[in-house]
Amino acid sequence: MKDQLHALFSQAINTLKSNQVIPTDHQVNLVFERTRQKEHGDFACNIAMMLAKPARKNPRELAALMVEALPSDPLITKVDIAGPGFINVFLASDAHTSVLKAIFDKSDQYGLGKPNSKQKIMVEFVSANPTGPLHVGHGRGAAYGDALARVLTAAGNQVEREYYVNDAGRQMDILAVSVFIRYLQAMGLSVDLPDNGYKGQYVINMGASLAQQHGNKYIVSIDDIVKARSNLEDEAALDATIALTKERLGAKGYKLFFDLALNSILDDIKQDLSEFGVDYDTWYSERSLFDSGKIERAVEKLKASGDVYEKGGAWWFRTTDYGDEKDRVVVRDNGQPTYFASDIAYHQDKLDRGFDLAINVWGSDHHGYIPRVKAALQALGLDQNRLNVLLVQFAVLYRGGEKVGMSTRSGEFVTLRELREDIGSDAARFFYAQRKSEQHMDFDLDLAKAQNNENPMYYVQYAHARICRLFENAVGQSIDVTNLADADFDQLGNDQESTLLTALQRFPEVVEKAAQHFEPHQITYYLKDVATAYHSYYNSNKVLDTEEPRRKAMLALSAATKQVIYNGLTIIGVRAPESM
RNA sequence: GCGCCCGUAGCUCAACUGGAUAGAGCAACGGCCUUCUAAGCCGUAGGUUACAGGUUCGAGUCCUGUCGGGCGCGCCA
Repeated sequence: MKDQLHALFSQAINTLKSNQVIPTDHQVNLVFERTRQKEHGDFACNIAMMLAKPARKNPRELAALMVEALPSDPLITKVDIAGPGFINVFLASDAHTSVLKAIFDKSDQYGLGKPNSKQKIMVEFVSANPTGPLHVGHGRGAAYGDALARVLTAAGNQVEREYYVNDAGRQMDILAVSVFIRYLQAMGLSVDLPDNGYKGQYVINMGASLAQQHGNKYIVSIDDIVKARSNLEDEAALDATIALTKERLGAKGYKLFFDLALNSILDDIKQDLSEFGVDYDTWYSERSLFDSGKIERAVEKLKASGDVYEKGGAWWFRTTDYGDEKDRVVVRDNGQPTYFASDIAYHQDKLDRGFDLAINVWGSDHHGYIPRVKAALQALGLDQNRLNVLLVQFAVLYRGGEKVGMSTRSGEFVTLRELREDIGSDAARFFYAQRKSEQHMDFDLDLAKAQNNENPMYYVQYAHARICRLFENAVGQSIDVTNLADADFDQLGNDQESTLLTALQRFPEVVEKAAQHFEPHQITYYLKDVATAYHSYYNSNKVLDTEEPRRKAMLALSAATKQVIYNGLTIIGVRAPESM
């Protein structure tokens, strides 16, 4: 539709250029917008205002010349000049009803771009440390990341989802030691869990199951640390405890605790996300970057190019050369690579895998990290624009009007699983998907749990279910509901019908725009618009009581609406129920 | 102190990415169920878009400053 308008207006502009009204070398960027009000027609074009200056004419005068030069076309019934110089285009009714044919032709492909016709994109999201169950904060990243992946796919991109598993860091060691201490406790020993260990119930459970499985096989003393701890700083005590545990248990014994902790939590996370409707193509292990030597090679390469230098026994990356605030350590003075070193190798590997674009969905607390990762890509000779980091702001949780603390180590948090069990995956996904990523979000748990009316998802789903019931009733009354695509669409045209038709017509544009700006929330708002248009229509038009042939056209419009709601909800990852 | 994000109706959020009279839901008020699902519809009320300047035909949107909130500023991950 916009393409056709574009072609017609381009002709007009060329005419004006050849008449010397507009400078011939001037670049013209034609934009058509849907109007907000019916009196302004279907589309508005602001081109006359844009060209007013180069053409040295006032906008309304220029608009008049433009309209004059516009070739006539059956698509357009009327063209108005309004306001400061908008050109308002009124479309023929065929132009409205033609959308129905498109919907029947393409059904579940309507609104979607040609598959794999655009970029190859990776979306990496959630990637929470496997040190505990996912909480509702991760839920936002999961819902946003997955909806984004779906929107990008819908727009015609080839998309892969990835979860980066931080299975190599200190946090994992802290977890393993926490499990070990819970194991000792389960065996009846009196050992205290350090204050900064992992305190969740799931750690106790793991310790207990290990005790049951292996008995006293792994009981070793770490009392010396416990006794000495009062002399150490908290974090230092923890590191000492880790070191001693490794030493006393031996590599094999330690690995048992480590792997059990890692695998059981990772399995839990996978299942949790899968039940949330989020399925990944790859689970990328940080440890594999060590094992494959990719980290070492990346660091060597940076040393060779002079981007990494030695100072105070550690190796520093000259990120300041690429706009970062200060240089960053990649290899510590004890020879251990930092998390940043893994991340350099990881992002290099990502781009080496041939993605046109890698999108990272990160929590906003990681924003300071972006410059150094981009610096690394540049230093490695990669185009930093191939990496796009999208920040998701924290959801601040409220319960009973009070803020709820969120700390994985302390074990005080609301899990994603609890939320899903309270309100269901669909409602949770829709609720999260409504917000754009950088918008701060207050999450009232009482409201979320009590949420019936409050969640607009029900409103959208209800429209879908209503249409399903309408068709059941039609069949029950032996009304012919076949070959709706052949209905006489000229039978449609009252206010509610044209509002609805316009809404249905917008769908492809909305999908495209949502993908372009990484804004899946646009789909949810669009769906609410469609649902509103349909509910309103439904209330004042009794479909089944209407005489043929109009009734068939009304059924066609209803079926088309149902299809669009289904397609839209699928993009958000929410089911479209047949009944409610 | 420096950096990033945010500030829109009583509350939670939109606003086609610079367009025309800033819109929804919830909460409030008034109507609509013997007729296809009332988880719905129709209507009323609610705004100096934090504040002050600037850019231009045109600003909630861009720039500068101020105020307020969130988050960062480790040889943690």
